[in-house]
Amino acid sequence: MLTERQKLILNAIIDDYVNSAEPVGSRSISKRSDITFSPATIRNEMSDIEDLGLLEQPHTSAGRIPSEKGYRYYVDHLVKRNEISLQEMDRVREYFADRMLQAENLVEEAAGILSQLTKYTAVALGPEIYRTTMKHFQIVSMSPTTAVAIIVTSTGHVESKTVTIEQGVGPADLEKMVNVFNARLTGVPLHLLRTRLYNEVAAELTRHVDRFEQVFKIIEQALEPAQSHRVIIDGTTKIFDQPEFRNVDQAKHLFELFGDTETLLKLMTVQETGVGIRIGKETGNEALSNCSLITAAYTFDGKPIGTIGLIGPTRMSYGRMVGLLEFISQELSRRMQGLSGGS
Amino acid sequence: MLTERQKLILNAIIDDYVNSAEPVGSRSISKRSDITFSPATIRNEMSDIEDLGLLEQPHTSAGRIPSEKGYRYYVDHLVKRNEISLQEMDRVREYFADRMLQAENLVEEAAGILSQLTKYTAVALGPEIYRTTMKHFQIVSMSPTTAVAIIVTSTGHVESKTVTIEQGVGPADLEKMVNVFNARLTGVPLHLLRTRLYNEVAAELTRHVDRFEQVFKIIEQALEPAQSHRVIIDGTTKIFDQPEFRNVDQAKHLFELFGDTETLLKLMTVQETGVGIRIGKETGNEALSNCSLITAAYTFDGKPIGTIGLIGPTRMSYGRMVGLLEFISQELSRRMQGLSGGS
DNA sequence: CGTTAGCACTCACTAACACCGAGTGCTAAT
DNA sequence: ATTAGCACTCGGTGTTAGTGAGTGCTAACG
Repeated sequence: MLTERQKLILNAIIDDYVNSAEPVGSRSISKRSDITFSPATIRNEMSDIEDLGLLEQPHTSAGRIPSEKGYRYYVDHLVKRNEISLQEMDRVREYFADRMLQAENLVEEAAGILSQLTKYTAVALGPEIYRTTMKHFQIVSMSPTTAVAIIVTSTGHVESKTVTIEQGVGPADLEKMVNVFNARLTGVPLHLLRTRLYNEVAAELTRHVDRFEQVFKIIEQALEPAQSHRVIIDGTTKIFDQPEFRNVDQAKHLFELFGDTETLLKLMTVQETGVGIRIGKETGNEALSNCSLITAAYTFDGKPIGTIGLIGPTRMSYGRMVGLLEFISQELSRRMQGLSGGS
Repeated sequence: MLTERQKLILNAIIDDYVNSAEPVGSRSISKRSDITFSPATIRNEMSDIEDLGLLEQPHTSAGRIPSEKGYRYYVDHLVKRNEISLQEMDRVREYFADRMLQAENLVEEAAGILSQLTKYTAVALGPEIYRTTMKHFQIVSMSPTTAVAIIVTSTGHVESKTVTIEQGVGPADLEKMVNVFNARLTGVPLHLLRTRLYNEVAAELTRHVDRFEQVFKIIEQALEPAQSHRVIIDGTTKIFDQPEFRNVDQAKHLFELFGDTETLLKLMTVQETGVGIRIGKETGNEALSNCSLITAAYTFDGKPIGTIGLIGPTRMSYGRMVGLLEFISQELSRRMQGLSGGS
């Protein structure tokens, strides 16, 4: 446990370092208005805080920088959130209000404004498909052996997949299948489609359709993409402005991550509904070793349906970021609700 | 006009420089097996070639590097294309054969293999929508005031757009509109949809639908995305491996370009059907000042329907790249044809 | 006894300098 | 016309000394 004075000093060091990106010395801390004691005292305290693992020294005769553990302590005990200004809140609201948005774009726009306001990279997961429902199913045949299957979701998202049709399945079979599918499964959450299909609709389908197995295979194919999230990313090039990423190799690793939707998806998939902060190694990803990941879920009908978040250097202004992300995710949820005419 | 010997020397310098990325000196040229004369002679010749603007000297006591004009001369007069190996041809064919591909993915995969084989960034324009036809039109209503309009194209591409529906337009109107649209405009090239709609279908629509103007507005909205190309980009992070882009600021500009589909679209839209090479400033884009852009159109029924290309440093192996791109674009055209059951 | 002033010490960073070597341009010999 | 020889250029590297921000320790102080 830190003493009050140690907390004050740690707070001051992080505050300084976040702005300057330079190791912080005892003298510059002592000049702050909220610090009343001398550099020597600060040095002693800094040494103690370093022993606790919250600070690091790049080399003997340099100032201190916060360690990942230090940031963690700061985030858990010291940060005052909601430093978000009224102007920024207005800007976000205006941004959203400015355009007639469809649910799909809404998340993109949210990522856009988030990245603009923070100067960091914004990542978002589209409305989680497992929690949205099927609105319409359609098959458009392209050739005797191929067709395009289309699923429209309750959020206005359209998923399409080219499917192959086995021999012997005719247009009549397809039409019946589509009819039954629409009649019985509209409004069913996407992730339940497959089970519901087997349990409730299979019987009826067999009655109407000759080649049930083949038709079923087509549906299986069609459902495939519907299960994938949509990963949105914005402001990727902003990381080049951060001094810690002037090193090309580090930047390269980050950009490889930015292009890897698979991994981003895993990183962004979070259970908790509040704002979550992962610092450096806590992200579990090598490429993010000098980065922090802040995420927030957005909701629909009170249930989380997607995630929006930020990737920035560990040296970031957590208070502001958390406040901003909290606000934007709330605003996003609200707009989402408004759009889809939810309860 | 260059003498034969000057051509030989220019060719040698470019060959060397492409591999080493270092200014090439007279001595290293003289060591090549195809060069029979002494460094001093080479120096004299180099000086002459420099006067013609085909070579540059980073500083007085350094070797020569090719200028953009030098590369242009090389490409126009010296390069021997089709250095592509049989193994590579096989690899491309295997890659394509390995998967059951739909038209949409085909181009993506082509960009993927191109980037893999070249270690440069591959860019492609999806099957050009102006040259593909409408296969199916559909409207799925989401709420009283919104709906999702879906257009399936002859290449299996699905475009969707959320449209707003003005008051007074009912489901019956929409259904009639969709029916007329499908009945009369299936098979029409996308870029002609709007005109054909006005000229041929408008009359019939007015007869069936009460609120023609409103319905028309919906169609206008729906056609919007159908006119946009799909820009595919792959291997973006590969540029970090090129020594000329170890400089973060240059890399930043390039990445900004990579994210700007608008500009990429313009860059990639080319008329000629063969392989086109633009070197440095010839691209007309600031961010590509040290880059070359090589493009090739791919065809369907003999007509160009899209473009595939490469972005790499001006210092690239043009012979190989041209051969490879020629081959891949041909292969892509062939597969495209095979898939869609074209003539 | 906690706090602080004083001081020796550390170490990254920078400038100045010499040196090396790859490469040129010129001249004179072949 | 070609080439060997040579003085010269200049970026890159390694050395050295100086600077300054910062530390840790010790001793004095209230």
